[in-house]
Amino acid sequence: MTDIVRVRFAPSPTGFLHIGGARTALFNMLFARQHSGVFILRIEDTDTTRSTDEYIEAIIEGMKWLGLSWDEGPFRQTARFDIYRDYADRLVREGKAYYCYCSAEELEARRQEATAQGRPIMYDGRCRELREPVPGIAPAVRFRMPRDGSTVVNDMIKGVVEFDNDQLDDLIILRSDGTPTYNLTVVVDDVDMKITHVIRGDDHLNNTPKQIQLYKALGYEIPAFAHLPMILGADKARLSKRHGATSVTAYADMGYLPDALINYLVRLGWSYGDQEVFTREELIRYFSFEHVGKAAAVFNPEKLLWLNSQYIINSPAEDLAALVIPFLVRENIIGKDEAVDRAWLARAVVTLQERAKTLIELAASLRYYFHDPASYDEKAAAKFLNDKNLALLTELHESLSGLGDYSTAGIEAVFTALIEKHTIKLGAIAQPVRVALTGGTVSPGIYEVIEIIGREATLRRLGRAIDTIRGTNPA
RNA sequence: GGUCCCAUCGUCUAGCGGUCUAGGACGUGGCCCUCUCAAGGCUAAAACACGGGUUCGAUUCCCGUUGGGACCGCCA
Repeated sequence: MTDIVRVRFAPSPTGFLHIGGARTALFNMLFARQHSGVFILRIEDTDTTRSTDEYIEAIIEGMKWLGLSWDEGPFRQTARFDIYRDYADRLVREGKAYYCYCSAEELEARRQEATAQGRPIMYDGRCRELREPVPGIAPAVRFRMPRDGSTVVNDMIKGVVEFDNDQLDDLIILRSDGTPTYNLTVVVDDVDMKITHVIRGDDHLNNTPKQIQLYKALGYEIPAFAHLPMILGADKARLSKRHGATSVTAYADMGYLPDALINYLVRLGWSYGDQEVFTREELIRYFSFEHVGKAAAVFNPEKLLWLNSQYIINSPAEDLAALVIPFLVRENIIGKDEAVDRAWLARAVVTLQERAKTLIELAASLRYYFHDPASYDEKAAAKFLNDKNLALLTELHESLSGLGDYSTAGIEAVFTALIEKHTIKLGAIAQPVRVALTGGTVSPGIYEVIEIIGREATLRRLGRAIDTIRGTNPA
C-alpha cells in the first residue's frame, strides 16, 4: 500500500496544452500504468492573474483527445489556499520562514543592479533577521534556506546532482496578499497527494534543491525525481509559438491522429532499440527511465507527419471514415448535417489512405468521389482530353454502360479488352479517363475510382469529357 | 554574471571498453515496381565537437576546452 506509485501532471492553465506538456503527461501516465499506479491531474492555478477557466478546459480537452486518462482530479490549487497558508504559518512559527517587507519594486531594482554589475542575482536576505514588523506594509513570507552544506538531488534521469546551499535563494512562499507561490504549493500538494515520483521537465531541475529543503523543513519524505529533457525548436531554442504549431489541439485541427502524436512524442527522448512504431500497450510495457535520454530533442514536424501517414495507413477504414467527416465539412465537400453512406465512404477511404498524410489531405482527396469535377486541370485537359482519345472514351462509355458486372474485376476486363483491341498501353486510356473522372492526373487505381464513383456518375462524367472534346474541336 | 544540465549523421536515436570499416528511423538522391500519384522494396550520401588523461584497447570511463540549453520572479 505504501509503495503504490502515485504520479501527477501539474500544468498551469496559462495557455493551451502544448507539445512539451503533453509529453510530460504521457511519461507520467505510462509510468503510472506500468506500475499499476495512480495518475493525478492537478491544475496549478495559483497565479490567479494569468490562469483562466478556458485554459483549464483546453488542457482537459487536449488530454482527452490524446487519450491521456487520469485517475484522480483535476484538483485545483485555488481550492486549497487555506492548506498552503497553514503550512506557511507553521514554517514561520518554527522560525523556518520569515516575513519580508521588501517591495516588489525594490526587489526588481536590486535585481537590475545586480545584473548590471554582473553580481549573482539573489535575494540579499536583509529581512532575514528582522525582529520587529515594519508598520503599514503587508509582508510576503520567505523561506529561510540553509546557508551551509549542500543539497543532493538524486534524479532517475540525470543521476546525482549536487547544489551548494549558499546558492539557493530564500524564496517567497506566500505573497504579500496572502496567496501561496509555486514552490510551496508544489511541495505541499505532492506531500498531501502522496506523490511518489515527480516526473516533470528539466526546467525544474534548478528548483528541486529548494523544494527538497522545503520537504525537509516540513519533515516529509522526499519523493523520487525524474527530470525530462526539453523539447527544442529547429533553432535549438526551447519550443515556443514562434516555431509554429505547438498546441495539441492545433495538431488535432491539422488532421493528425492522437496515436501518431503520442508515438512521436514518446520517441522524443525515449527509445526502445530500433523500434519506431508502438502500440499503447507496448509503450506501457516497454517504458523505462533508463532509456530516456539526457539531451534536449529538436521537434521534427516531418517525422511526425510520416508517423501520421503510417497510422493512417494502418487504421481501419471505418474509423478513418468517421474521423474524416468533420474535415469533409470543413472542405465544403459535404454539408454540415449531410448524411453520408459510411460503408461507401469507408470503401473510398481504403483507396486513399496510403496516399494521405493527414485527415485534411484525406478529406481533400475524397472530393471527386462526391462531386463531378468543377473544372479540368488545364495541362491535363490539353494533354488527355483531345481528339486522339475521343474514340477511346466513347468506346469505354459504351462498354461501361452495358457492363453486367460493375465491379473492379468487371471494369478491369473492359479495359483489358480495350487495350488489346487497340494494342495500346493501359496508361494511354487510364490517364484520359482519370482526367474525365477526377479533373486531374492523380488518383488511386482507375478501376477502383470507376467502381466507387458508380456507374451513373462515371457515365455522366465520361459523357461530359466527350462533349468537352467535341466542343473544343467542332468536327 | 552565478548555478545546473547536456553533447553520435541535417533531425530523432541505437551503442551501456574490444562485436563499430558506428546500426535504425525521418528527410534527401538513385534504382525497382507501376495506369498517374502514393505505398512498398533495394540502394547512396550523411555523425562519435575538440584536447588531454585512464586502459593492452576508447563512441563508450575521468578532467578540461568549446558549443548548446535551463534556472536565477510576490510566474509555474
